[in-house]
Amino acid sequence: MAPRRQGRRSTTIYSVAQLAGVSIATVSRVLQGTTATSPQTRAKVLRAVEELEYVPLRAARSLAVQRHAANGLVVPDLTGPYYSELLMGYESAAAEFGQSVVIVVTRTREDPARAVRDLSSLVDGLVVANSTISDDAAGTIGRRIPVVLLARPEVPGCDSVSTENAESARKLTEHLLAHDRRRLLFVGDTDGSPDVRQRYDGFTTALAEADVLPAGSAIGVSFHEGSGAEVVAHVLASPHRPDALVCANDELALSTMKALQSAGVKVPDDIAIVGWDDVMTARYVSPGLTTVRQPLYELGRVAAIRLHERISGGPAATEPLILPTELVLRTSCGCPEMDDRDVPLAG
Amino acid sequence: MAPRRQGRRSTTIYSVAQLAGVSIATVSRVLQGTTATSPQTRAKVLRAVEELEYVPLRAARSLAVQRHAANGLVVPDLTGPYYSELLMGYESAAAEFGQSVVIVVTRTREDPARAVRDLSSLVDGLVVANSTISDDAAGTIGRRIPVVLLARPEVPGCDSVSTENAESARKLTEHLLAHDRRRLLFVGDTDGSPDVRQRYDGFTTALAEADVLPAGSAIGVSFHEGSGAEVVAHVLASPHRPDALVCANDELALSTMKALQSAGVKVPDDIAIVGWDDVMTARYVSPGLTTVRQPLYELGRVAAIRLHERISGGPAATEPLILPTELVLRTSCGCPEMDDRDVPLAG
DNA sequence: GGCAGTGTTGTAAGCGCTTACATCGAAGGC
DNA sequence: GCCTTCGATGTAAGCGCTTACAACACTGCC
Repeated sequence: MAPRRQGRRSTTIYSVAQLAGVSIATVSRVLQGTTATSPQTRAKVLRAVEELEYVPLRAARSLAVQRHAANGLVVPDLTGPYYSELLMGYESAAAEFGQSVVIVVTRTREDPARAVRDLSSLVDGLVVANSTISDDAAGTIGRRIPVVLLARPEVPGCDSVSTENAESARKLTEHLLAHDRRRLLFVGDTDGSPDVRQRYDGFTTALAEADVLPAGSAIGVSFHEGSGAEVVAHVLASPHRPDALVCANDELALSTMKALQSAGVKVPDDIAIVGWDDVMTARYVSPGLTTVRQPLYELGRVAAIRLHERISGGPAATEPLILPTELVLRTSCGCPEMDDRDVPLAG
Repeated sequence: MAPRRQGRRSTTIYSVAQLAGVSIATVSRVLQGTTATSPQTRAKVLRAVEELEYVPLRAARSLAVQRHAANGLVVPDLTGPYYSELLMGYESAAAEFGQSVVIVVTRTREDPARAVRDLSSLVDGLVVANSTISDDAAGTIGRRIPVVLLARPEVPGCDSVSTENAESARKLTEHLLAHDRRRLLFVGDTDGSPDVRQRYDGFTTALAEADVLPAGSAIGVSFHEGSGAEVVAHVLASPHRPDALVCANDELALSTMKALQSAGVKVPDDIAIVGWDDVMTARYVSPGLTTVRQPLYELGRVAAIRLHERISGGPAATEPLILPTELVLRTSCGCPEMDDRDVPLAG
């Protein structure tokens, strides 16, 4: 029996064993429930655990069993509902598997790749979202532990899950065409994120199929609120003013809509506007914002589940998992006022 | 030298040492930079680290140094901007201290106290928010590791940080009185959360000072969207219809406002409405929602900083730290249309 | 030339747990 | 009554790190 220095951490498995009058192995066994133990022993141990308020040190357990019961989620940001809902779904599923979740937000980091690398030795696997670290960095980590990519292009060796984009963009665009809009413009930075790129592709596909030319090249503004003014300046200066804007997300759509309205432009009469995400504000503004709802909570859950399968030794990625989205038609697209309608889209 | 079983985790400090032709102690030293090492040795080790893509196992380090370089954040929920902003602030500060953050969401747990207890052996300290676990549970954990309470009443042995509530509630109420409102009603569950309680107290204080009676007892609806209809039913059924509603948060205020408007009630002419949080929607609706902005990002940062001080051996709580809030006057209170104005409040 | 001082590296113990293996009674078969 | 079997428990090795301590080679000093 190794001698134990007293004093550092007060209660360890040794103190419990001593108080219960058994060996540490027995304590471990009743706590893990892996091996049968006699009821009397069990009772003694549990009483000691109770009395000492013992909770096993997870680092020690990790070291011994070579597993961490924790996994990581890497996101660029947490502003807006996108990632918070995702995180909630993720956390709920992880909790069901008894996994703790450690989160890293990359936008505020000076060296995201390093942060994720450090994280990787603390967890059994991790989910990395769009716009966080490079494919290379993700791939490197994917060689050591299971990695699930979220809403980003595939990398060999990593699983991936995402929501459907191109198809919903096509439907949305067709919907605007059905409202007799012919001068459509895409608003959003197509280089900034693969999501936006896919939406843009769906947009151009729909236009091409209808033999309509876009009302100009996509406006490459960034995602968030505050870009609206910029968009409006561009739109109003345009010689051939568009009659419909397809915005890469709701924040952008909403701020653009507000700026347009301030400039005296009527939405949707003069210009229709649509977005992505179905944020809370979308149903409170007037006109209500037509948008695409993504199952973010579900996406988080699915990512956690997929990751857990991999951690438990399941086979690597077969196909990327793509969740369906749904159109939410309100009035900013030109539809008449009525209760919210949801049009499910095939995934 | 202990014999090492090959094969589990491929690259450990042993493999690096072997490849570099030095002892593991030396590897550790160059990686930690704690002790001087000769430049040649240093170079050899770093080359080996590079080549093997070695990243030290944190569980092993934790065990050796008795620290985890991780801390926990316990929140009830992540819907709405409140906790996501908080989390961002928290994470950013924690990152600066080189701490990983592990998060647990209690609302979806069957046994929150247990989840937090398990967490407690994985981290150096934790921040626990309102409406998550009991004061008792928090206190128990606070005896083992540093605990910072967030937006909740003090518990002996724990630090606490929060935002100012009663004072802003008073100002907000006085503002409504200044608009000649005399039949004011508080909307929100005063038993559900200490925050709401404090707001209610500020509300009643202001009324008492002005010698005005509330237009009824507080309506105890829950926090989130969807309670609006309930509120409106109550309000319209009231014999003495209120002319101002002070809602416990913006979600509640917004859904109530929308429901009122659908019922043909004019806001703010017939009834003024105010809320708390300054969510995004508050500035997009019409009329714009008058509300109280809380420095959530900052609150998260402060919590992380306070926790870190405690972890690094700083002294325990002296006074709870209370961050100031500010009134954001828009038009739902009866103010005339104009640019957003912010009225700072003393903390 | 011997010796203290200095700077670098190795040795080995220990962090708190799990678990293969050994041990030990008691039970049961003959 | 002896030997096997089996269930419960103890023993000790090991998980991958850090770090006190020892060892060693120089350097420069008297």
